[in-house]
Amino acid sequence: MNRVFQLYKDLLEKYGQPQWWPAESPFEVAAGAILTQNTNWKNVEKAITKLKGLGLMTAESIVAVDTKILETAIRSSGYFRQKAERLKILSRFLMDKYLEDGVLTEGLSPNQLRAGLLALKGVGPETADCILLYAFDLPFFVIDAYTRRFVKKHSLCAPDLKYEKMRKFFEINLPKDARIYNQYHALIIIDGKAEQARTYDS
DNA sequence: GTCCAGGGCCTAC
DNA sequence: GTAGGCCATGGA
Repeated sequence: MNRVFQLYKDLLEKYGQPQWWPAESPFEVAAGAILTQNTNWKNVEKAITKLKGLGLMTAESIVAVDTKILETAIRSSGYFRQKAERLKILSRFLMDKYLEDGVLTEGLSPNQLRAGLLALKGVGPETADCILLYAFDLPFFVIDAYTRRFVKKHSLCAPDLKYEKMRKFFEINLPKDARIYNQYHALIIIDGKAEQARTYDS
């Protein structure tokens, strides 16, 4: 067994089944993926709570709501003007192509869906893969700041590898299984946060 | 007061 | 294709 897969099993043994992305719906995952861009998750949670309080955790409501109101609701997540626009763009995309009665559906092939997401203003590779993996349950490995730190810590590959190359690195070393990608990435975050906590203590 | 967090866009070379 | 500036809040 290769080291990448072995590390996954080690983390699973150490932390158990992870529940990293606490979202009540696929749309909430998609919205969270935008809101968390270069931002602490704590600040995102506040924004999500406000959105829910205003009944704005659906694509339809976000498309319909006044931009100023949306901006105010998500202010705590930072970059609120950009993110309000990005939420509207993403919501419109999902509504037009992937939502039936508020539930995500799969029309196109996974790669076509990924290309569609990447074509949206405000959706880069990481945001796209978060949505694909955590909202659509499709096997795309997510590369983020935590993943790169993890790679560096364990000397798995060059930590500054380009996004697509690092994604492929993980995918060729793992069974093509969304459940495994999902859990692995979640465990990487959990392990990374545990590391941070230890640093603060010392 | 400074630094940074679960990125991505735009512009200039 | 890539380096640098920009977007903005809240917590340490």
